[in-house]
Amino acid sequence: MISDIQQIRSFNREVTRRIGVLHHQFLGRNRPVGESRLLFEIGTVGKEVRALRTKLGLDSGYVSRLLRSLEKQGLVETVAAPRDARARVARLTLSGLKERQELDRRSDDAATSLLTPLDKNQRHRLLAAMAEVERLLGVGDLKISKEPADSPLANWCLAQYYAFLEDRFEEGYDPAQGQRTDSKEFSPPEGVFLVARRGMEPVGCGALKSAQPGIGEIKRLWVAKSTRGLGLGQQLLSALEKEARLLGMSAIRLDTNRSLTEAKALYLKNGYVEVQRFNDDPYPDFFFEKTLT
Amino acid sequence: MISDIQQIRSFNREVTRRIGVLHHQFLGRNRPVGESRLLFEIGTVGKEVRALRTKLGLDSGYVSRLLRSLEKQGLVETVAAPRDARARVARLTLSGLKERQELDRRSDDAATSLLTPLDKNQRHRLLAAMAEVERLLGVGDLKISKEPADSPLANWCLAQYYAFLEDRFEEGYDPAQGQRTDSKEFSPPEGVFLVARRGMEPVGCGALKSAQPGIGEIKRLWVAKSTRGLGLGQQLLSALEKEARLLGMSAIRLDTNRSLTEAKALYLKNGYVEVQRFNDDPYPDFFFEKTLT
DNA sequence: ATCATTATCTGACTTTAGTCAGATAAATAT
DNA sequence: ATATTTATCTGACTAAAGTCAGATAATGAT
Repeated sequence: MISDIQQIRSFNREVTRRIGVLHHQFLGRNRPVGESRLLFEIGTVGKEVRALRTKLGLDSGYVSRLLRSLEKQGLVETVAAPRDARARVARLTLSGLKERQELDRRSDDAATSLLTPLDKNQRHRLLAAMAEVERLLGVGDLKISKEPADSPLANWCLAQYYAFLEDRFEEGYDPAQGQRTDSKEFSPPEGVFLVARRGMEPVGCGALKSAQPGIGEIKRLWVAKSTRGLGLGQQLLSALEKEARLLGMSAIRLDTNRSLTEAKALYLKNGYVEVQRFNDDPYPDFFFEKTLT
Repeated sequence: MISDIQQIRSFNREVTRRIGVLHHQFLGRNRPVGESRLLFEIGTVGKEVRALRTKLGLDSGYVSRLLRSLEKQGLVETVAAPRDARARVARLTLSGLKERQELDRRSDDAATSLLTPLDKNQRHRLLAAMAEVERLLGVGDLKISKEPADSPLANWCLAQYYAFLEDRFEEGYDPAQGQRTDSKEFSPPEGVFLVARRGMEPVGCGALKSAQPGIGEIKRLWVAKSTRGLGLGQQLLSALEKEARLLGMSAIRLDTNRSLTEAKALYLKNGYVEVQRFNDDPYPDFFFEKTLT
């Protein structure tokens, strides 16, 4: 029987080898990898040089030299950044865009070539397994942190949350119909707003407010589709309960819609018990409460 | 909805990036990658330089130089090959072995570090998904070819096949008890022996012999555990039927044990129909025949 | 106005990863 | 015995990838 560690090492070896070969075959035509990476990273609308540097993790001098080389090839032009004339923005020229498109096309071809030997069922299995590996490898850098409840990040998460509800609720969802909450209620010292990130990307959120003295209420618990099944909902819930304890709350209540079966299961698993309806919000069907110990 | 190609590209990007970082953190301490690869490939018992060259796909001069560098560091020594004084064998010295062990340990640590953020269930899912990806990516280089039925390769496959039967049959399996077949029967012009490989590694086999004039018999159909679920059994069966047609056979018969449910399903799916027992071999429970068109 | 900081660029350098054309010596074929 | 082939090595070369120490110019802080 192959051990867990052997399985991982074998995966690492085989998969990187295979993808490396693929990359070489399809992309490694004539341009050094550094230049191709840069061409890609600049994107269709251009990007500041400092952004390129941090994103690719390269030395400033090195990036500069790569840009000069791409400029000489007529693929890139750099102009001063609009607000800060020290910084520069690199943009693709017309032929740079064409070149990037070509790289993009080849990258697609490389991806396609992995599917061609497979039948329909096998393709489906491969894609599912790839998604699973990618998701699970991402668990390591899930981080939960407090954010100002009125920050662009928090608002972005809320927009995702509302879109999700709109999609999931049989009756649709209109934020204006729901119970209105001022972002101040989710701010210290009354409450808190947590955002979960994978790397830089926000993938979940949750908010705590004070419902009555000593009783907290959890709202806006959202987990991005790409991150479901990784226990992030549980992590957020635990983190919110911890915050509630720190705020001296002795109980937490929350409500949920009948369509959100995973959420209901999560609450039950965490010792929440069903109670009488405690608001007249039209969306929730179930009301829960838990005493914090 | 993320497209298939986007999913694959995202997988390629994320997984290679992540494994690359890991590799760098754990292994990329102070030695160039080329030297580490060589250190690894030499193995604990030493290896001929030409083998190193072909295995790693490197230029002869380059390998030579890498070996000199490792020699200077006291990690490797080269001696003339026992039978051919032109060739040389590279062997690890004591400190070379230690160094390799250290690399091995770090590689294990790197693998382990992927598992640590996961709970038991997630670990299981990650490992399963990795195995699935690895297997399915390997489908592309499955190759079936004729082999001499008495070659070491064929015998290796047969040994695997017998071990599999021993493991699978309720009553165990002893090759000496089964119907005896001379390897000549599986050789042209009477029959054929096919071996399936993934890359270099043999992962399946199947044999065809002449049972009666114009009637072929398929024996020794084996698919390695690591390759099951990829349709290799089907490929081997189709290839054997094709060979039978080329040999002018008008029908094929075969037998199988009740424990080999996948095999039975495969035969039924391919139009084989159950017939009367046609031998007194103690192992088979079912007997099939198919008319070739 | 002055000073420190930030963003980029340039020149000079290094290491890594190779390639290629012989040179050398042993083995094999004739 | 001689010629050819094979396996390795050495010297001379190149390209890619990156590092580091200033130089320069714009910005922000005091």
